[in-house]
Amino acid sequence: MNIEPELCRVEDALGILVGKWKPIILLHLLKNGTQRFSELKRRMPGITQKMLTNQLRELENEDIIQRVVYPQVPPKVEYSITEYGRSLEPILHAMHEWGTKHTLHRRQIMNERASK
Amino acid sequence: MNIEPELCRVEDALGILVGKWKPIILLHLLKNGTQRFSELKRRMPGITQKMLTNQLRELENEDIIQRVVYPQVPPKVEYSITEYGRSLEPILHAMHEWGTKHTLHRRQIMNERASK
DNA sequence: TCCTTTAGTATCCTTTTGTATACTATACCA
DNA sequence: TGGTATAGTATACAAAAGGATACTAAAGGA
Repeated sequence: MNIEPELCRVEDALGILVGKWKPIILLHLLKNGTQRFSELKRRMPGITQKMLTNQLRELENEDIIQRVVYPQVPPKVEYSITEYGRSLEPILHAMHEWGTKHTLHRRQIMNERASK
Repeated sequence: MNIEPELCRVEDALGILVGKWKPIILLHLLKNGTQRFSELKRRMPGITQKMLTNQLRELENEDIIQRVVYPQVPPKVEYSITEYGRSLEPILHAMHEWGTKHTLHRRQIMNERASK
């Protein structure tokens, strides 16, 4: 097992998930299915329009989500996870599992550090 | 399943892995075991001393790796994965799996895009 | 006496990410 | 006639991440 190719593979996955709002966008779409731009925005207090557009575009460019525009006024645009995007679920799941198991451990480290 | 707590868990994991050199450092330590600073550096052409130190410190602060200093001159410092750090393996594995499976898919997208 | 080695720091600079704020088009409604 | 709603864009700015380069201590060897 040569580390360079392996690294590339790991970074491919990482590259897609990294971005301040990408994981949460993916979790929302995975959990709640197809959603409009404004729905996503409402569910993510704190995100600016620019960032939401921006992160959605990047995910779209990677073919992780799909963007469907309805030719209406006011505009309607729906976002959903693609099949390909859904294939990221095991990674998100592994991260979720890990985070859940290790929250305690992390809290301990921080406490030890604080009490010194 | 409430999305906010779940997100936090996912971001806990993500936070540890994100950094230009962290995944590769972890893979090297997982694969080759305990290593000195200079060995790591040699295996990662392109990294600067500053960045290597910096990324190692961050991993150490998260208790993912262990740093052992031998009081010698010239100095000797060894790095190794902690038990806790080893618990990240399933995540790295999931990312590796995904990357391996989907390299093809990604190549297709890029080709389609280029030929337009 | 000076060079080498190791594992760093210190300083400055560039690039990438993220934030804030204002602006747009256009159908519909009162 | 003027306000509302939606999904954006444009511009400017701030903060974080990363990179280049030079510097350090101190033992041992030529």
